[in-house]
Amino acid sequence: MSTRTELPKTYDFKQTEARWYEYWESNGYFSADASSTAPPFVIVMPPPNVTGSLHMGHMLNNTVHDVIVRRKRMQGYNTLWLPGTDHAGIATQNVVERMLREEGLSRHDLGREKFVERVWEWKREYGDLITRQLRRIGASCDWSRERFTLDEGLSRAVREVFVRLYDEGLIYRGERLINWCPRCRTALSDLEVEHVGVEGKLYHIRYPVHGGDRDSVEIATTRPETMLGDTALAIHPEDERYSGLERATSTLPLIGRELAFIRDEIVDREFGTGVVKVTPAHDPNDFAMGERHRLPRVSVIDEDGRITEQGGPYAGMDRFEARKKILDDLEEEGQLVRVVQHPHKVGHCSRCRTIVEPLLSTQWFVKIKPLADEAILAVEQGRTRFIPQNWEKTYFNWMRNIRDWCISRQLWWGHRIPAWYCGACGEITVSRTDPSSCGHCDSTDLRQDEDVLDTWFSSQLWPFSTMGWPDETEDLRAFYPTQLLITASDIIFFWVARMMMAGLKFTQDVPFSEIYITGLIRDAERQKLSKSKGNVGDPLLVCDEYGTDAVRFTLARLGAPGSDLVLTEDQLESYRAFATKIWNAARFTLNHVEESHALPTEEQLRAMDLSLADRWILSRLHRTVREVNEALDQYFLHEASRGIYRFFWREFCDWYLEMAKLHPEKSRPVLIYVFESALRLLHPFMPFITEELWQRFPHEGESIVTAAYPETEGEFIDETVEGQTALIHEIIVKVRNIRSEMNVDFKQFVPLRLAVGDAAVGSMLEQNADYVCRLARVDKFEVAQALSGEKAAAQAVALGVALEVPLRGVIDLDAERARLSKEMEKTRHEIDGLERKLGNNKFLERAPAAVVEENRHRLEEYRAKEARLEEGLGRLD
RNA sequence: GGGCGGUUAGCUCAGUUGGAAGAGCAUUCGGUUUACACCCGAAAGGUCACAAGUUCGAGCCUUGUACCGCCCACCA
Repeated sequence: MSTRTELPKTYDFKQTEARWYEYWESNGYFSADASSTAPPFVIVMPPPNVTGSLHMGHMLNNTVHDVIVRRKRMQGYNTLWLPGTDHAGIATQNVVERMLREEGLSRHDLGREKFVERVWEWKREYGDLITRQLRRIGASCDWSRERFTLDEGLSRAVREVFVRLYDEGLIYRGERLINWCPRCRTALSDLEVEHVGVEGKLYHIRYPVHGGDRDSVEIATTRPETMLGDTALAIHPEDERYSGLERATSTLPLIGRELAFIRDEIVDREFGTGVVKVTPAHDPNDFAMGERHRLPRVSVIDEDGRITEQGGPYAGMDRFEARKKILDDLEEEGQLVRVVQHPHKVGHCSRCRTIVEPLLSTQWFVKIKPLADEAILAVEQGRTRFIPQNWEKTYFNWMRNIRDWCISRQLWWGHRIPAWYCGACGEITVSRTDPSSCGHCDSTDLRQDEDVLDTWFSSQLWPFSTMGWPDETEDLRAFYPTQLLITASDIIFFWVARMMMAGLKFTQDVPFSEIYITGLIRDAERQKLSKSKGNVGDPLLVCDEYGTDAVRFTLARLGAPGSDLVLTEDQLESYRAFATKIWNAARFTLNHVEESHALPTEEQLRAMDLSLADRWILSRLHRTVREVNEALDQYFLHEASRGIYRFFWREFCDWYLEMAKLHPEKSRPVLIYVFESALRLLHPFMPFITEELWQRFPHEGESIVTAAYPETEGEFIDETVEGQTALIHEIIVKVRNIRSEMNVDFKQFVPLRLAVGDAAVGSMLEQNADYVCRLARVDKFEVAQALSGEKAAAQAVALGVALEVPLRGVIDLDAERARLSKEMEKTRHEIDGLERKLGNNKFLERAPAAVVEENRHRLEEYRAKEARLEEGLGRLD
């Protein structure tokens, strides 16, 4: 009979974590089988940017994924977690351009083709950093199905979608006022503009008036440089202050352009002077007014953020330089009336933080309303459900006020727009494959659109493009639609909403039935993590310090749905300690297990003559299994992990192992069974240590990854056993309490006499006296009928048991008296409250009988306690 | 300007059908007791932001107030 290999004294998580992932992956445990008959459980990973390295937000998100996915896999679902990365147009292009700049080159020096090849090289070299990091944290994805948004298949899906939407008139090309980043030199969607509060100034400028009741009007603007493009002045239709300007005109200072006065509802009479300069080519409001009043649009700022030829003397200047100069010139001409502080919000490029310029530009757009309507309906009908539910309000609010989506980007890295312009007839040909001739006039003089698509245009197709759509592949049939999407709230609009629209449009189905929105990680100062704040940190360094399992457990423990979470070292330390605790408990347990010992079945356990402690821990285990499963069914990872922690440490280690030490050999089957079950229960949260230990326990199967997740019908749950054990624990705690309060030396054994009213309880206690003797260091255990008169501290214990521990050692009588008096005060306060409650007829009439009964019972207990305290106090005199 | 969330023990946070206020860390006291000092045992610590309301009963439901955070929005 060989003994099992002894565990090292301390848990070396680095060694353990390095070992198992490759074993799992190479054995194909994470691969889904499209031909399986088991019910599918499918999640697609939100594809991280190829430029990215793992940050704590990813780690949270992927931990939540992995806990849910691993459990489903263990429950026997045909589980697919599909991973991949996003080409991240602007971000990636920026990275490679920065590298080129260090070589003294720009992308234009290389030319489009060579530049794109350079980006691919970069991607091949560095792009899989994040996928390696995901393996490090244990993410159990199916790498055989890994995808990249620029893969051949996904690119085909992008073209298919573009062509279909174009053919239906849902994609169009037109000149609109768009958000332009002068640094990235590309158009941006509304979502890619971040409005940041700035301490700006409001400049009041005098414009001369001709043919009215006054010589001039005063306008207020935060952007004086745009005045170069003014084509009108606007006043609210009912603003009587300016009724004398009906036929008047104005002259634009510095430039001399004649401006008409227009009347428009959009003008706020309360703001500034009530007169607004109108610059249709550089302001969204003014653009709208320009449309209504057929005003000319004069573009005075170009794609580099410089003043155009239209800007007269300021042509060629940078927009902010021009602002200064214009203010100087106005000042000189005496037209700058005053300047006031004006905090307001300014749009910045979310990629590079440059101030965005609204420009008139010809771009491609998606006519989004018809798609949004379907997506709204689907959530209203509950076909897709948000968790927590209140996120649907955010979704609805955005969807219901949605505006057309500018999808063209002036970049080189991305899906090139499949549109060709004919040199002969000027018409546009949009095509799935590169056309050889114009679709309108057969000319071969074709030039493809230079622009690429917004990155999100391809990621919106992710749930089905990754599975081979538009082909009807085996994977698509087996795994689409998916069950669950897990992501943070910051990409609900960018990604989630658009996947809903695309899924409904192209697959006639919602892409996922549930959307779980995780909280955001914040630092100790409660700030959101962001690169610009420099507080992101590398989670892998944290994993190196505390162990991946501990970090995962911490994230699961803190991440209640809907609440943001703050990671602290304290938390990480405590869950690292949890891993160590498990390791040590295993060391103890395995000391009693030999190679030949088998994992007992539940039938075998039921047939055994088990001790109270054994039956108790089986009951607690099964109760925990039930709680954990109920919690995980609702994605309450915080409750599930708390339950496991409580069970393993507070119940299994603190109580059961100590009780089992009385007869470890006899308890062995239960020890093995409970430990092995607990490992499986914990595995989704702490995959590495659980595999390491599970392999050393008697077990069935190759890996804990594919072992069954614990389930229970509750057959081992035993209220009586739990009640009896609770009483024994309570007695032990009370004796320890008395020993501690009275400074009884730890090594010293004490006699204990219990006064028990109920004979059955008395005999139960006598049968289980060993537990009390061992754990409370009692040498003489006696169950008596009444309290003796000798001088002793009497303590109240629930269930009508009183106990006496004769005093030994030195007692501080005053301290003891103070303690008992305080206890007495609290007790009397409780009694008062309960008496008042039970004296209230309305309470007796309207509260459920069980509640009334419970309160009566409690009152009796408190009265008994009061009597004992009184007696105890009396003895101290 | 709208919307959402938060305010519970010194700190970070749980608390789902309204029915005796919880955890981890920190604190105090005592301990090496045949797995563990990343440990064991015992204890202390709360007008659940404030106000009003509904209810026999409110941390939980309603309304309002204050402060904090996030998101959206065309007040120049």
